[in-house]
Amino acid sequence: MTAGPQPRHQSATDEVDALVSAWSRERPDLDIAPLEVLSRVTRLARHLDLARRESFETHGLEPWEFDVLAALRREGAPYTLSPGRLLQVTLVTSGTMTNRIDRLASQGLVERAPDPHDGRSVQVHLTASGRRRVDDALTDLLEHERTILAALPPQERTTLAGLLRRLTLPFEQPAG
Amino acid sequence: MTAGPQPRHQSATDEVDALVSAWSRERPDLDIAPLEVLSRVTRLARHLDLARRESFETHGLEPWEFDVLAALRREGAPYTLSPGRLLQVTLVTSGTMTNRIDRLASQGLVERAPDPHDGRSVQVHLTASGRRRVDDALTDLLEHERTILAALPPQERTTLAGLLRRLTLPFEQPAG
DNA sequence: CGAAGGTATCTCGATGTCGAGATACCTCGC
DNA sequence: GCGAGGTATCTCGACATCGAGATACCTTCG
Repeated sequence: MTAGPQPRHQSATDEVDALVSAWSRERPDLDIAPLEVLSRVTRLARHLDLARRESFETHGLEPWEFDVLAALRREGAPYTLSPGRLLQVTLVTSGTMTNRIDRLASQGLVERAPDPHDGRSVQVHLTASGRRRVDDALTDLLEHERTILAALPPQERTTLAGLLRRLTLPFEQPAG
Repeated sequence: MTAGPQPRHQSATDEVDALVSAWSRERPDLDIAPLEVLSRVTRLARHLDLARRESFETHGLEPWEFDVLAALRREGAPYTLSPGRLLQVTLVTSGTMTNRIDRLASQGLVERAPDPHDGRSVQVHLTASGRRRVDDALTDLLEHERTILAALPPQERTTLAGLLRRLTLPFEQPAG
Protein backbone atom coordinates (compact mmCIF):
# COMPACT_ATOMS: atom_id res chain seq x y z
CA MET A 1 0.00 0.00 0.00
CA THR A 2 2.90 2.34 0.69
CA ALA A 3 5.45 3.48 -1.81
CA GLY A 4 8.12 3.69 0.85
CA PRO A 5 8.91 5.80 3.88
CA GLN A 6 8.21 9.49 3.58
CA PRO A 7 10.88 12.00 4.47
CA ARG A 8 10.18 13.25 7.99
CA HIS A 9 13.16 15.45 8.59
CA GLN A 10 11.50 18.76 7.92
CA SER A 11 8.95 19.86 10.45
CA ALA A 12 5.42 18.78 9.62
CA THR A 13 2.45 21.08 9.35
CA ASP A 14 -0.26 21.15 11.98
CA GLU A 15 -3.92 22.10 12.02
CA VAL A 16 -3.14 25.74 12.61
CA ASP A 17 -1.04 25.84 9.45
CA ALA A 18 -4.15 24.64 7.63
CA LEU A 19 -6.28 27.19 9.43
CA VAL A 20 -3.92 30.01 8.47
CA SER A 21 -3.74 28.97 4.85
CA ALA A 22 -7.52 28.74 4.60
CA TRP A 23 -7.99 32.21 6.04
CA SER A 24 -5.24 33.62 3.84
CA ARG A 25 -7.06 32.33 0.80
CA GLU A 26 -10.47 33.61 1.91
CA ARG A 27 -9.39 36.89 3.49
CA PRO A 28 -6.25 38.00 1.63
CA ASP A 29 -7.01 41.53 2.81
CA LEU A 30 -6.23 40.64 6.43
CA ASP A 31 -2.97 39.87 8.24
CA ILE A 32 -3.82 36.69 10.04
CA ALA A 33 -0.35 36.16 11.54
CA PRO A 34 -1.61 36.48 15.14
CA LEU A 35 -3.37 33.15 14.74
CA GLU A 36 0.00 31.44 14.34
CA VAL A 37 0.64 31.95 18.02
CA LEU A 38 -2.72 32.39 19.66
CA SER A 39 -4.69 29.65 17.95
CA ARG A 40 -1.94 27.25 18.87
CA VAL A 41 -2.20 28.32 22.48
CA THR A 42 -5.95 27.72 22.45
CA ARG A 43 -5.68 24.34 20.78
CA LEU A 44 -2.85 23.14 22.94
CA ALA A 45 -4.86 24.13 26.00
CA ARG A 46 -7.71 21.96 24.77
CA HIS A 47 -5.41 18.98 24.36
CA LEU A 48 -3.96 19.58 27.81
CA ASP A 49 -7.41 19.68 29.28
CA LEU A 50 -8.12 16.23 27.89
CA ALA A 51 -4.77 14.96 29.18
CA ARG A 52 -5.56 16.29 32.64
CA ARG A 53 -8.93 14.60 32.52
CA GLU A 54 -7.22 11.27 31.78
CA SER A 55 -4.71 11.66 34.59
CA PHE A 56 -7.42 12.42 37.09
CA GLU A 57 -9.94 9.79 36.26
CA THR A 58 -7.66 7.08 37.65
CA HIS A 59 -8.14 8.85 40.95
CA GLY A 60 -11.85 9.46 40.58
CA LEU A 61 -11.43 13.21 40.27
CA GLU A 62 -12.89 15.67 37.81
CA PRO A 63 -10.66 18.56 36.74
CA TRP A 64 -12.78 21.01 38.71
CA GLU A 65 -12.43 18.84 41.80
CA PHE A 66 -8.66 18.82 41.43
CA ASP A 67 -8.61 22.59 40.99
CA VAL A 68 -10.32 23.18 44.32
CA LEU A 69 -8.42 20.52 46.25
CA ALA A 70 -5.10 21.67 44.79
CA ALA A 71 -5.74 25.25 45.83
CA LEU A 72 -6.24 24.07 49.41
CA ARG A 73 -3.25 21.73 49.25
CA ARG A 74 -0.89 24.41 47.97
CA GLU A 75 -1.84 26.60 50.87
CA GLY A 76 0.01 24.31 53.27
CA ALA A 77 -1.19 23.29 56.73
CA PRO A 78 -3.86 23.69 57.94
CA TYR A 79 -5.12 23.51 54.32
CA THR A 80 -7.86 26.06 54.81
CA LEU A 81 -9.29 28.81 52.60
CA SER A 82 -12.53 30.76 52.46
CA PRO A 83 -14.96 30.26 49.56
CA GLY A 84 -14.18 33.82 48.52
CA ARG A 85 -10.46 33.12 48.15
CA LEU A 86 -11.19 29.87 46.38
CA LEU A 87 -13.29 31.57 43.75
CA GLN A 88 -10.58 34.15 43.12
CA VAL A 89 -8.01 31.42 42.65
CA THR A 90 -10.12 29.14 40.48
CA LEU A 91 -11.82 31.92 38.49
CA VAL A 92 -15.39 30.72 38.87
CA THR A 93 -18.44 32.53 40.21
CA SER A 94 -19.81 32.29 43.72
CA GLY A 95 -22.76 30.09 42.82
CA THR A 96 -20.44 27.63 41.17
CA MET A 97 -18.11 27.53 44.16
CA THR A 98 -20.98 26.89 46.58
CA ASN A 99 -22.03 23.97 44.43
CA ARG A 100 -18.46 22.62 44.20
CA ILE A 101 -17.87 22.79 47.93
CA ASP A 102 -21.20 21.05 48.55
CA ARG A 103 -20.24 18.15 46.33
CA LEU A 104 -16.67 17.84 47.62
CA ALA A 105 -17.99 17.92 51.17
CA SER A 106 -20.50 15.17 50.44
CA GLN A 107 -17.58 13.01 49.29
CA GLY A 108 -15.67 13.76 52.47
CA LEU A 109 -12.81 15.48 50.64
CA VAL A 110 -13.35 18.86 52.31
CA GLU A 111 -15.19 20.13 55.36
CA ARG A 112 -16.97 23.42 55.99
CA ALA A 113 -16.57 25.16 59.34
CA PRO A 114 -17.64 28.60 60.53
CA ASP A 115 -14.89 31.20 60.59
CA PRO A 116 -14.32 32.00 64.29
CA HIS A 117 -13.23 35.55 63.47
CA ASP A 118 -15.91 36.55 60.95
CA GLY A 119 -19.47 35.35 61.17
CA ARG A 120 -20.10 36.10 57.48
CA SER A 121 -17.37 33.78 56.39
CA VAL A 122 -16.70 30.08 56.23
CA GLN A 123 -13.53 28.00 56.34
CA VAL A 124 -13.14 25.23 53.81
CA HIS A 125 -10.73 22.63 55.03
CA LEU A 126 -9.05 19.77 53.16
CA THR A 127 -9.58 16.43 54.90
CA ALA A 128 -6.87 13.76 55.17
CA SER A 129 -8.72 11.81 52.51
CA GLY A 130 -8.86 14.84 50.23
CA ARG A 131 -5.18 15.48 50.72
CA ARG A 132 -4.24 11.93 49.77
CA ARG A 133 -6.41 12.16 46.71
CA VAL A 134 -4.93 15.40 45.41
CA ASP A 135 -1.36 14.33 46.19
CA ASP A 136 -1.73 11.14 44.20
CA ALA A 137 -3.45 12.90 41.32
CA LEU A 138 -0.71 15.54 41.11
CA THR A 139 1.97 12.88 40.85
CA ASP A 140 0.24 11.30 37.88
CA LEU A 141 -0.52 14.64 36.27
CA LEU A 142 3.14 15.68 36.33
CA GLU A 143 4.23 12.37 34.91
CA HIS A 144 1.77 12.74 32.05
CA GLU A 145 2.86 16.31 31.41
CA ARG A 146 6.51 15.30 31.33
CA THR A 147 5.80 12.95 28.44
CA ILE A 148 4.08 15.77 26.59
CA LEU A 149 7.06 18.06 27.11
CA ALA A 150 9.46 15.38 25.94
CA ALA A 151 8.82 16.81 22.47
CA LEU A 152 11.17 19.66 23.41
CA PRO A 153 14.72 19.62 24.78
CA PRO A 154 15.10 21.25 28.22
CA GLN A 155 16.69 24.39 26.88
CA GLU A 156 13.72 25.11 24.65
CA ARG A 157 11.23 24.41 27.42
CA THR A 158 12.83 27.24 29.34
CA THR A 159 12.65 29.51 26.31
CA LEU A 160 9.00 28.64 25.83
CA ALA A 161 8.14 29.27 29.48
CA GLY A 162 9.83 32.66 29.28
CA LEU A 163 8.00 33.71 26.13
CA LEU A 164 4.68 32.64 27.60
CA ARG A 165 5.37 34.58 30.78
CA ARG A 166 5.93 37.73 28.77
CA LEU A 167 2.61 37.29 27.00
CA THR A 168 0.73 36.59 30.20
CA LEU A 169 2.14 39.34 32.40
CA PRO A 170 0.13 42.19 30.85
CA PHE A 171 -3.09 40.36 31.75
CA GLU A 172 -2.01 40.02 35.35
CA GLN A 173 -0.81 43.59 35.79
CA PRO A 174 -3.63 45.52 34.16
CA ALA A 175 -2.43 48.80 35.69
CA GLY A 176 0.94 48.40 34.01
CA MET B 1 1.16 52.24 51.97
CA THR B 2 4.05 52.21 49.50
CA ALA B 3 7.65 52.92 50.36
CA GLY B 4 8.40 54.18 46.89
CA PRO B 5 8.56 52.82 43.34
CA GLN B 6 9.78 49.27 42.98
CA PRO B 7 12.50 48.40 40.47
CA ARG B 8 10.85 47.06 37.36
CA HIS B 9 13.81 46.43 35.14
CA GLN B 10 14.18 42.73 35.73
CA SER B 11 11.39 40.58 34.39
CA ALA B 12 8.51 40.37 36.81
CA THR B 13 7.08 37.19 38.23
CA ASP B 14 3.65 35.94 37.21
CA GLU B 15 0.99 33.80 38.85
CA VAL B 16 2.60 30.61 37.62
CA ASP B 17 5.85 31.53 39.36
CA ALA B 18 3.81 31.75 42.57
CA LEU B 19 2.11 28.46 41.79
CA VAL B 20 5.43 26.73 41.22
CA SER B 21 6.97 28.08 44.38
CA ALA B 22 3.96 27.03 46.46
CA TRP B 23 4.07 23.50 45.10
CA SER B 24 7.86 23.31 45.57
CA ARG B 25 7.40 24.16 49.21
CA GLU B 26 4.55 21.71 49.76
CA ARG B 27 5.78 18.85 47.57
CA PRO B 28 9.58 19.06 47.58
CA ASP B 29 9.60 15.39 46.57
CA LEU B 30 8.18 16.17 43.11
CA ASP B 31 9.68 17.84 40.07
CA ILE B 32 7.05 20.38 39.18
CA ALA B 33 8.93 21.92 36.25
CA PRO B 34 6.29 20.87 33.70
CA LEU B 35 3.93 23.42 35.20
CA GLU B 36 6.25 26.21 34.08
CA VAL B 37 5.17 25.63 30.52
CA LEU B 38 1.82 23.90 30.67
CA SER B 39 0.12 25.94 33.36
CA ARG B 40 1.06 29.05 31.46
CA VAL B 41 -0.52 27.66 28.33
CA THR B 42 -3.73 26.93 30.21
CA ARG B 43 -3.86 30.33 31.86
CA LEU B 44 -3.03 32.23 28.71
CA ALA B 45 -5.78 30.33 26.93
CA ARG B 46 -8.23 31.49 29.57
CA HIS B 47 -7.21 35.12 29.10
CA LEU B 48 -7.47 34.73 25.34
CA ASP B 49 -10.95 33.33 25.70
CA LEU B 50 -12.02 36.45 27.56
CA ALA B 51 -10.37 38.65 24.95
CA ARG B 52 -12.22 36.81 22.19
CA ARG B 53 -15.45 37.27 24.06
CA GLU B 54 -14.86 41.03 24.19
CA SER B 55 -14.05 41.27 20.51
CA PHE B 56 -17.18 39.41 19.55
CA GLU B 57 -19.71 41.10 21.74
CA THR B 58 -19.46 44.28 19.67
CA HIS B 59 -20.84 42.16 16.86
CA GLY B 60 -23.46 40.38 18.91
CA LEU B 61 -21.70 37.03 18.64
CA GLU B 62 -20.87 34.45 21.28
CA PRO B 63 -17.55 32.60 20.88
CA TRP B 64 -19.38 29.40 19.93
CA GLU B 65 -21.32 31.28 17.27
CA PHE B 66 -18.10 32.62 15.80
CA ASP B 67 -16.59 29.13 15.81
CA VAL B 68 -19.37 27.71 13.68
CA LEU B 69 -19.67 30.67 11.31
CA ALA B 70 -15.89 30.84 10.89
CA ALA B 71 -15.70 27.17 9.97
CA LEU B 72 -18.22 27.79 7.20
CA ARG B 73 -16.52 31.00 6.11
CA ARG B 74 -13.09 29.40 5.84
CA GLU B 75 -14.51 26.76 3.59
CA GLY B 76 -14.94 29.32 0.78
CA ALA B 77 -17.91 29.55 -1.56
CA PRO B 78 -20.53 28.16 -1.35
CA TYR B 79 -19.86 28.24 2.43
CA THR B 80 -21.45 24.88 3.09
CA LEU B 81 -20.62 22.02 5.47
CA SER B 82 -22.51 19.11 6.97
CA PRO B 83 -23.27 19.03 10.69
CA GLY B 84 -20.93 16.05 10.94
CA ARG B 85 -17.99 17.99 9.51
CA LEU B 86 -18.82 20.94 11.71
CA LEU B 87 -18.68 18.89 14.86
CA GLN B 88 -15.32 17.44 13.87
CA VAL B 89 -13.93 20.91 13.28
CA THR B 90 -15.36 22.52 16.41
CA LEU B 91 -14.84 19.51 18.70
CA VAL B 92 -18.32 19.41 20.19
CA THR B 93 -20.83 16.57 20.35
CA SER B 94 -23.70 16.01 17.96
CA GLY B 95 -26.40 17.18 20.35
CA THR B 96 -24.55 20.42 20.88
CA MET B 97 -24.15 21.01 17.17
CA THR B 98 -27.85 20.44 16.48
CA ASN B 99 -28.64 23.02 19.14
CA ARG B 100 -26.10 25.50 17.73
CA ILE B 101 -27.36 25.20 14.19
CA ASP B 102 -30.94 25.66 15.41
CA ARG B 103 -30.07 28.90 17.13
CA LEU B 104 -27.90 30.27 14.33
CA ALA B 105 -30.66 29.43 11.85
CA SER B 106 -33.26 31.23 13.96
CA GLN B 107 -31.06 34.35 13.74
CA GLY B 108 -30.81 33.97 9.98
CA LEU B 109 -27.03 33.51 10.05
CA VAL B 110 -27.12 30.00 8.56
CA GLU B 111 -29.67 27.91 6.67
CA ARG B 112 -30.30 24.17 6.68
CA ALA B 113 -30.98 22.35 3.42
CA PRO B 114 -31.24 18.66 2.59
CA ASP B 115 -28.18 17.13 0.98
CA PRO B 116 -29.21 16.22 -2.60
CA HIS B 117 -26.74 13.34 -2.73
CA ASP B 118 -27.34 11.73 0.67
CA GLY B 119 -30.73 11.62 2.31
CA ARG B 120 -29.24 11.08 5.76
CA SER B 121 -27.30 14.28 5.60
CA VAL B 122 -27.92 17.99 5.73
CA GLN B 123 -26.13 21.00 4.32
CA VAL B 124 -25.54 23.95 6.58
CA HIS B 125 -25.05 27.11 4.57
CA LEU B 126 -23.75 30.51 5.66
CA THR B 127 -26.15 33.31 4.68
CA ALA B 128 -24.99 36.69 3.39
CA SER B 129 -25.87 38.15 6.77
CA GLY B 130 -23.87 35.47 8.56
CA ARG B 131 -20.90 36.07 6.32
CA ARG B 132 -20.90 39.80 6.99
CA ARG B 133 -21.10 39.13 10.70
CA VAL B 134 -18.18 36.71 10.83
CA ASP B 135 -16.02 38.84 8.54
CA ASP B 136 -16.46 41.89 10.73
CA ALA B 137 -15.85 39.92 13.91
CA LEU B 138 -12.65 38.41 12.54
CA THR B 139 -11.26 41.83 11.72
CA ASP B 140 -11.78 42.98 15.28
CA LEU B 141 -10.47 39.76 16.75
CA LEU B 142 -7.21 40.01 14.84
CA GLU B 143 -6.78 43.61 15.85
CA HIS B 144 -7.24 42.70 19.49
CA GLU B 145 -4.84 39.78 19.20
CA ARG B 146 -2.20 41.99 17.61
CA THR B 147 -2.19 44.20 20.67
CA ILE B 148 -1.71 41.16 22.87
CA LEU B 149 1.23 39.98 20.76
CA ALA B 150 2.81 43.42 20.86
CA ALA B 151 4.45 42.19 24.08
CA LEU B 152 6.88 40.23 21.87
CA PRO B 153 9.07 41.36 18.98
CA PRO B 154 8.26 39.66 15.64
CA GLN B 155 11.27 37.37 15.76
CA GLU B 156 10.18 35.88 19.06
CA ARG B 157 6.61 35.44 17.92
CA THR B 158 7.94 33.17 15.22
CA THR B 159 10.04 31.26 17.73
CA LEU B 160 7.04 30.86 19.99
CA ALA B 161 4.79 29.66 17.16
CA GLY B 162 7.40 27.07 16.22
CA LEU B 163 7.81 25.75 19.74
CA LEU B 164 4.06 25.48 20.16
CA ARG B 165 3.75 23.62 16.89
CA ARG B 166 6.25 21.02 18.08
CA LEU B 167 4.27 20.48 21.26
CA THR B 168 0.97 20.20 19.44
CA LEU B 169 1.99 17.90 16.61
CA PRO B 170 2.10 14.69 18.66
CA PHE B 171 -1.55 15.21 19.58
CA GLU B 172 -2.53 15.59 15.95
CA GLN B 173 -0.54 12.61 14.68
CA PRO B 174 -1.35 9.99 17.27
CA ALA B 175 0.07 7.20 15.11
CA GLY B 176 3.44 8.91 15.09
C1' DC C 1 -35.03 -7.54 -4.10
C1' DG C 2 -34.39 -7.85 0.98
C1' DA C 3 -31.94 -8.02 5.21
C1' DA C 4 -27.97 -6.64 8.00
C1' DG C 5 -24.90 -3.46 9.29
C1' DG C 6 -23.13 1.18 8.96
C1' DT C 7 -23.70 6.28 9.01
C1' DA C 8 -25.78 11.10 9.80
C1' DT C 9 -28.61 13.63 12.43
C1' DC C 10 -31.78 14.67 16.00
C1' DT C 11 -34.06 13.96 20.76
C1' DC C 12 -33.98 14.48 25.50
C1' DG C 13 -32.74 14.01 30.39
C1' DA C 14 -28.79 15.02 33.45
C1' DT C 15 -25.23 18.10 34.72
C1' DG C 16 -22.24 22.19 35.61
C1' DT C 17 -21.96 26.99 35.19
C1' DC C 18 -23.41 31.76 35.36
C1' DG C 19 -25.05 35.81 37.61
C1' DA C 20 -28.52 38.63 39.79
C1' DG C 21 -30.68 38.87 43.97
C1' DA C 22 -31.38 37.39 48.93
C1' DT C 23 -29.53 36.80 53.48
C1' DA C 24 -26.61 37.28 57.34
C1' DC C 25 -23.03 39.53 59.35
C1' DC C 26 -19.41 43.15 60.04
C1' DT C 27 -17.57 48.01 60.57
C1' DC C 28 -17.67 52.76 61.07
C1' DG C 29 -19.37 57.08 62.55
C1' DC C 30 -22.30 59.42 65.42
C1' DG D 1 -26.10 51.40 70.84
C1' DC D 2 -27.85 52.13 66.21
C1' DG D 3 -28.26 52.80 61.41
C1' DA D 4 -25.91 52.96 56.80
C1' DG D 5 -23.08 50.90 53.86
C1' DG D 6 -19.99 47.17 52.81
C1' DT D 7 -18.76 42.18 52.49
C1' DA D 8 -19.19 36.89 52.32
C1' DT D 9 -21.90 33.35 51.12
C1' DC D 10 -25.86 31.04 49.42
C1' DT D 11 -30.23 30.54 46.45
C1' DC D 12 -32.29 29.76 42.24
C1' DG D 13 -33.74 30.11 37.42
C1' DA D 14 -31.70 30.27 32.73
C1' DC D 15 -28.64 28.25 29.65
C1' DA D 16 -25.06 25.42 27.02
C1' DT D 17 -23.17 21.10 26.90
C1' DC D 18 -22.81 16.10 27.02
C1' DG D 19 -23.89 11.56 25.54
C1' DA D 20 -26.80 7.55 25.07
C1' DG D 21 -30.50 6.22 22.44
C1' DA D 22 -33.93 6.93 18.55
C1' DT D 23 -34.76 7.65 13.72
C1' DA D 24 -34.02 7.77 8.92
C1' DC D 25 -31.31 6.66 5.27
C1' DC D 26 -27.48 4.35 2.66
C1' DT D 27 -24.60 0.32 1.14
C1' DT D 28 -23.30 -4.27 0.54
C1' DC D 29 -24.00 -8.91 -0.22
C1' DG D 30 -26.46 -13.02 -1.03
